[in-house]
Amino acid sequence: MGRWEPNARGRLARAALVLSAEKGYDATTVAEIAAAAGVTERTFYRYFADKADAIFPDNTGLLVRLSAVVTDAVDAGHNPLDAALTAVQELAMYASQEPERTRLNAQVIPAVPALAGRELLRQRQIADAVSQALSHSGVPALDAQLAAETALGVWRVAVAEWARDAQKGALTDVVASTADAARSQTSRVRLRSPTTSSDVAEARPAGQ
Amino acid sequence: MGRWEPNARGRLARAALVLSAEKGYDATTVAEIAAAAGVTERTFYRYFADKADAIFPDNTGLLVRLSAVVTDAVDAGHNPLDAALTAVQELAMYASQEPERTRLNAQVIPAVPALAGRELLRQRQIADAVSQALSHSGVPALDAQLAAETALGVWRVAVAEWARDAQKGALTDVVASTADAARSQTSRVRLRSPTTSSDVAEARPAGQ
DNA sequence: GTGAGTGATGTCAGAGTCTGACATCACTGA
DNA sequence: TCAGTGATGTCAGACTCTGACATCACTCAC
Repeated sequence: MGRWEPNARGRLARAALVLSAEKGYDATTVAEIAAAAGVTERTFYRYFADKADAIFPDNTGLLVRLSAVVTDAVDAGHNPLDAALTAVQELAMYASQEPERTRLNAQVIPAVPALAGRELLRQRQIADAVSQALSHSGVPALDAQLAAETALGVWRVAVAEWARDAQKGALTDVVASTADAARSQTSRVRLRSPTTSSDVAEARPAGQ
Repeated sequence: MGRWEPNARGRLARAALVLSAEKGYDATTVAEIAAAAGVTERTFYRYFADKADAIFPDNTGLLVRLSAVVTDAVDAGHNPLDAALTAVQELAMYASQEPERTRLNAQVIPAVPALAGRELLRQRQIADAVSQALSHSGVPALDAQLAAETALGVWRVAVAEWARDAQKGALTDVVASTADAARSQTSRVRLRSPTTSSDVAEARPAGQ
């Protein structure tokens, strides 16, 4: 064993989230978080750029993973929306690895504008990654953006529902059923395959 | 004339934006902004909740106006996307009333994550307002969301392009041509009217 | 006209965020 | 054994934001 307890970063992140859930993010000081983790305030800032940083999960590798999942889905013949939705399922699996943390995140973040804004920034990174992965797989840029935005909408709705109602079951299940609902609704207004109708004469093959 | 120069709020907002554009938002202190406006730091916080607040335009009335515009467009027979795009045009007209301010905003905000997050929060409010206006006009919820998100995407692209290239002309024109591009692209993948194709048998009438 | 509000601003103190500079000290490897 | 190394502590200070109280031109009864 070293000179200090290991995993100071993990203890700080956990303390930040638990204290923020208990008494509110704004009412929780960095000094308190540091004390709860058994370090000084200065050490907190060696692990996190700012207070908000301790609330958000580390995204290292996530975007790369999502891109890979989307690319695989397109290669497997899925249409853009379905491919984008596989990324959301992957996101759900990531979150499910730490359900308690995800639950606290969903409780703390929407209540604080500064954190909500940061979450939107994170979601935008995800949407951009998914959109670019689709584009690189041959999906036209606008279709790619639309699919990514739609998939992200599914994510927002699913997480909100899951966080609101503990009875809903696993996050991955809520995401799956939300995705199904989105698919069945968009299928009514979006083409799935080329037809002979003059209205859709320019439509491209779905798998392209 | 009163005891103090009138329009302290306006002077503060302008000083905040100009100084942030000159030397960077983070490097600009509230004390400097206040001094440039001829008031004290304390007075700054009587007009703005925080430093970032001075950078963003006042949205009072905007959301109401956008909702009205969207409702009118639907009543006039436009499809959901076109109706949502009228809101974006309205947004462009609002911004065009203060082109210099809009230009500085587009320069300062994306460069600072905290401001970018806040801008996304503002855009989400706009998207929600547009989406709800569409819903209240009879557009199915998911279609309404899709139209609102798409329209907002047009806004983001148009503003970025306008800010990047001063040659592009008026913001309203850039928005108009971007909207046209979006329309022509989405028309290829989205139904505009019912057909007899079995693929679209469930499609609802466009004006509903 | 005069005195009691009123409202925008100033002054002051202090908590909290974040950063730079330097000190400490268990551990590691030559 | 002794000079790094690296994670942490200590200290000072700039900056953000807030509460409490003071100031003072202006206004409105009386």
